[in-house]
Amino acid sequence: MLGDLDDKAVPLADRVFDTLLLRIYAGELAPGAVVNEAALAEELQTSRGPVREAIRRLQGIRLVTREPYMRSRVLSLSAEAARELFEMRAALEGMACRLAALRMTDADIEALLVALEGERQRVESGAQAVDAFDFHARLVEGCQNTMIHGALCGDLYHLLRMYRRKSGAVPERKEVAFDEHWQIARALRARDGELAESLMRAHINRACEHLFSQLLQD
Amino acid sequence: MLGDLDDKAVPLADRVFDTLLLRIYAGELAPGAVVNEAALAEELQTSRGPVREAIRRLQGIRLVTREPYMRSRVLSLSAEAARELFEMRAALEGMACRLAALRMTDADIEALLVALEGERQRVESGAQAVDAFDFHARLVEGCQNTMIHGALCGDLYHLLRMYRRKSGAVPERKEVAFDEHWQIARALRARDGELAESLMRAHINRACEHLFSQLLQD
DNA sequence: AGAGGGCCAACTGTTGACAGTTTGCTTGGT
DNA sequence: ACCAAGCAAACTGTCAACAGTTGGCCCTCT
Repeated sequence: MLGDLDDKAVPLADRVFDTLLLRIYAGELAPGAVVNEAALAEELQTSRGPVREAIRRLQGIRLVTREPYMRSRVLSLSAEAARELFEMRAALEGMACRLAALRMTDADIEALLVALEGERQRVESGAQAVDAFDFHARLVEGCQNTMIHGALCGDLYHLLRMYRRKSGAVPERKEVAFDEHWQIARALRARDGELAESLMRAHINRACEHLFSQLLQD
Repeated sequence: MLGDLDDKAVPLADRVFDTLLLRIYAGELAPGAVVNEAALAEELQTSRGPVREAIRRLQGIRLVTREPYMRSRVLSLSAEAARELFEMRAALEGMACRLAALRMTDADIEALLVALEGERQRVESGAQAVDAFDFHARLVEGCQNTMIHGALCGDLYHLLRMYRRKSGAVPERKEVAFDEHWQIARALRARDGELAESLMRAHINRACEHLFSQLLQD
């Protein structure tokens, strides 16, 4: 636990933060569960200081709720919050897409297309997902806006991941998603920011609806 | 200092956080200035714990930069960061506008129009700005997305405010801004989310350009 | 038996001391 | 005079004990 190697110059608080993040992802700290400073400190063999700091950072990214003197709890997921999350993601990733169409270099766009083609072959050959290639991440980097990048790959990503976990794997959407990615990439190559943005929004909306159909099955 | 009333059940860390925020706004903690835990603790007559926590929260909202074991500094403002900030704001507030056009009640929209009319009369009669009425805040609430609301009225608002301070007051844009607000309100009444979004984006872009023209004058 | 109030345990907030790291200054060499 | 290595002061990270608050349990009263 807690990344056993005794790396120095890496504050304990940071390692505790990573540990708790992983536990939330893994479901060990399930949504709604109370987060107890003292208990975690003893379990991770550290004092309450670093644990407290890690919890506060989790509260900062909205993965944990807090009120003074009250027990903190892991965020419990609701359909309403999911709707809000996807709306915000559509806004930011749509804009990122629009900007990327203006700012990515020709070489970057070509590389993206090549990677997409490789992905297609992998999907068709039935090999399982290789998440090393992440279309969305590449695109968000291409927009050259570190603020939007930070929001999408930081806070929003963590939240999204909790919902993904709740709804389980979503393999059957792979081919559909691929087509949509391909359309977006073509809009990028055409330098059509307007089109790229609306395609990305539609893509995210469909992903949202798909997630909801999964959630409502329980 | 530090909100002298001895309110109980209000953690010291929270009060220190507010104090530091005010000092950053007031320019006492200028951009680029180092933030010293021990010095602040002594000055605010508390221990380093709460000060440390407050600084970490400021780091969470990107108002203070940090690296382990290195001195924290108040964010220094750059034109590049301003561009990113306005791009992100355009994305979120544009989306908020689109959603508000769909979700605000007729009564809310009417109230907004009435408030705008009052604002117009105040502007025409030469009275100084009464910020009690904030068009943008009302609109963002109208979108009924607490996540977008939180981002715009939280993190982004704090950052924006630092730039406003740097460029000083911007009185001469008041009338222009009013016209643009009026156009947006009409799009809301027509329930035209598409139009409302693009008008809001244009509005924000103009505000951004105006800010840049001020910044480049130094 | 049910409702209300007061006590106790558990937890969060705060503190001051101690340990590890960085940074700027000093000192010696070239 | 300039540069580099090393030293010391200042600062950040960590810890364990103490103080204040909340929530649940039990007891009492109706």
